Amino acid sequence: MTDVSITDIARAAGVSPSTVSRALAGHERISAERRAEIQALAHQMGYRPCQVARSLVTGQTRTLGVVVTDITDPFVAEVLTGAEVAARAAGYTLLFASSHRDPEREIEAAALLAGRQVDGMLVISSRGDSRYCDLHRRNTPAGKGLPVVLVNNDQSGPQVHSVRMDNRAGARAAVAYLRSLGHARIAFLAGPEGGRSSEERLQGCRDEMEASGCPRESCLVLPGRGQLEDGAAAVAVLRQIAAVTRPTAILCYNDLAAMGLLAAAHQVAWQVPRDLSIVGYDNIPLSAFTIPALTTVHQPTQKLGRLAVDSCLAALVGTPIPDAVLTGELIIRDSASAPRAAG
Amino acid sequence: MTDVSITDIARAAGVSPSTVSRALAGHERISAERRAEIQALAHQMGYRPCQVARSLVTGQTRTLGVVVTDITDPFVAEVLTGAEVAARAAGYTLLFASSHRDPEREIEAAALLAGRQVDGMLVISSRGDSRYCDLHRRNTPAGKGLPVVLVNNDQSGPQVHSVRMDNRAGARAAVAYLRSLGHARIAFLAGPEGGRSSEERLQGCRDEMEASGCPRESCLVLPGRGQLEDGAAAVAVLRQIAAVTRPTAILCYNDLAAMGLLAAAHQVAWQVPRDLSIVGYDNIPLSAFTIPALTTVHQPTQKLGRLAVDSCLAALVGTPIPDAVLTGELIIRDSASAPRAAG
DNA sequence: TTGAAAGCGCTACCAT
DNA sequence: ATGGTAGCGCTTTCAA
Repeated sequence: MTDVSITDIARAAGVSPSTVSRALAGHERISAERRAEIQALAHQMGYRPCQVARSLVTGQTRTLGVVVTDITDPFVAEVLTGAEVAARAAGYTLLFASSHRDPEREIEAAALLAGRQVDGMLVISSRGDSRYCDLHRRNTPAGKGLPVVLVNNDQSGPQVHSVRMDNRAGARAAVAYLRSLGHARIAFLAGPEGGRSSEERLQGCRDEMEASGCPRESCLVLPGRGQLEDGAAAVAVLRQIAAVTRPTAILCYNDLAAMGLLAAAHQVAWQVPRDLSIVGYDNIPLSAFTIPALTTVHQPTQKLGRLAVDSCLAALVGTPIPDAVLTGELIIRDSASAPRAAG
Repeated sequence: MTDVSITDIARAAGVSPSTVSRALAGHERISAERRAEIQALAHQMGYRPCQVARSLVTGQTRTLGVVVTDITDPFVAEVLTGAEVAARAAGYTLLFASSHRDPEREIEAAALLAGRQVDGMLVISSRGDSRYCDLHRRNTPAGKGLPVVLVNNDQSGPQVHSVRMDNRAGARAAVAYLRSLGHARIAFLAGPEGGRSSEERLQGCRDEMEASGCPRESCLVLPGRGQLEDGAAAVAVLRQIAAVTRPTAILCYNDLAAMGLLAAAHQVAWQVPRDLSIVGYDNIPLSAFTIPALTTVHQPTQKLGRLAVDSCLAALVGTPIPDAVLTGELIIRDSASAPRAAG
């Protein structure tokens, strides 16, 4: 498999393969000179260890599986970026698979990666159900089961860890801001159904509505999937509502939906924020460049990815760390203002 | 490594491991009943082949390495999506690494993946130099060298294939359109230095300027890196130019830069397209949702990814296919119009 | 049609 | 400090 193997080096150096292995690993006690000599020789011969053979004997591939819903989603891409950096720093490589937003294919992808003997698995923005529990029972070096860490979907369980945001608090902060601006009728443009984060953000909306003296259910919920296209449908619904009862502000599931909404509002000549205040979620890089710039809830996405890897690696060595819950932060830009006519 | 091995099944079935291997592979001549019996047993015992062991003996991992400049770039994400689908369909999995836009780290990442015994390698939007030629010499099952395919950077060479766009034609089409609108002073907001595609697009600009009767060098080149932030710098430069000589239209290296430019123009109260016409490149999903919607050169991104995988796989089996060159298509939306005052 | 045996490249244990 | 040897799980000759 490799052009030059440990045996070749052994022959060339006149020592045994075991010695070469040790010299290269620096592992065992071996004379400094021998080690240097062998290492030099290996380098000179262009030796590259065969990870496959190594994995076979050590029982670990130093590979983490990562299944994403859709890498085209900026949020996902950012999380993956963070994960890649952390994994690489720890000597792990990422095996990548996408579910293309289909829960069935998500499970399928996870199973595929598990079959590839990954040492652990990350699922970014999981939509999947508890079937992950099957995965964790798979073999691992120490027979501990495959560690699985879910980002933004806490189906916690044995060997299934999670790293997530405090969605409820994030949404509350956004709504509190909108309330402080004077908005009384606030809508929530929802994310994918069954998604935990959308559910939690809606709860946060309602919590804050209630806390600020509005009926808990006064928050109009518009269906969506967290995509650019959601905006047009939302505006269509909104237009059917008489202006006096129409929401004056919308909290969107994510920045992508908010951007879609921005475009859709523009199409029907609604000025943002004058005619409609919009708040996004995620704070993707693009959100600072929309017109108007998006007020949004920042999520420490790269950190999320990093933490997911850390959590996975910790579980791997048998010292699992508690599930992390990060908090967001409202970034105030220009897409939300006081409603045109108070009320 | 796996909880149930081929030997376990053999024992349970009272046959030899070789028989089990054959039954499972369907490979050799084996009695239909035995095969069914063994397959059922394997399934029932929850057998999962150990890919690592298999790879060690077959000499192939059925894994493709993919190194990207930055997965956060929508163009890259789309190409990767296409590649993932194609790879998966062919029974390959993707090992992922990012260069984070650093040429040094790109080579490093490629070497890392090569060390992981990938069967082939894709580089999306390579910035790297000809050192890829070192990679191709690495071992492979048939000793043919590691097939490398570069997307959007044709450092062609032995075993280094490429799949790319006809950048020159794409840029020409954009400039021809701008010229037809009446623009005489057209600028090009460049992409990353050393990037082949930026270079080619600039050539296309100049070709078309010349072909349409303007001096070849009349195309003002603004520096950029293909990122959102490029816009602000470009506007700063533009503002220093007297209005009468200032370019009335800009072709951007990509949609991201165009979006940044849109925002920067808005900041200084330039109306697009009235005061400045902007044309993007890539036709990322977002480009249809900007305000105004971006006129841009469409690139069949997912197809690019698919082709890259096909090309890699073809090289793998020893029947390399010719490097693909796809053509783009101008998508006319609302960010470009006739210049305000003809001139 | 099936089994025995070798070996992929490496690590790790047991000698020395 | 170094060498011999076994074996990771699988595929693949070669025999029977």
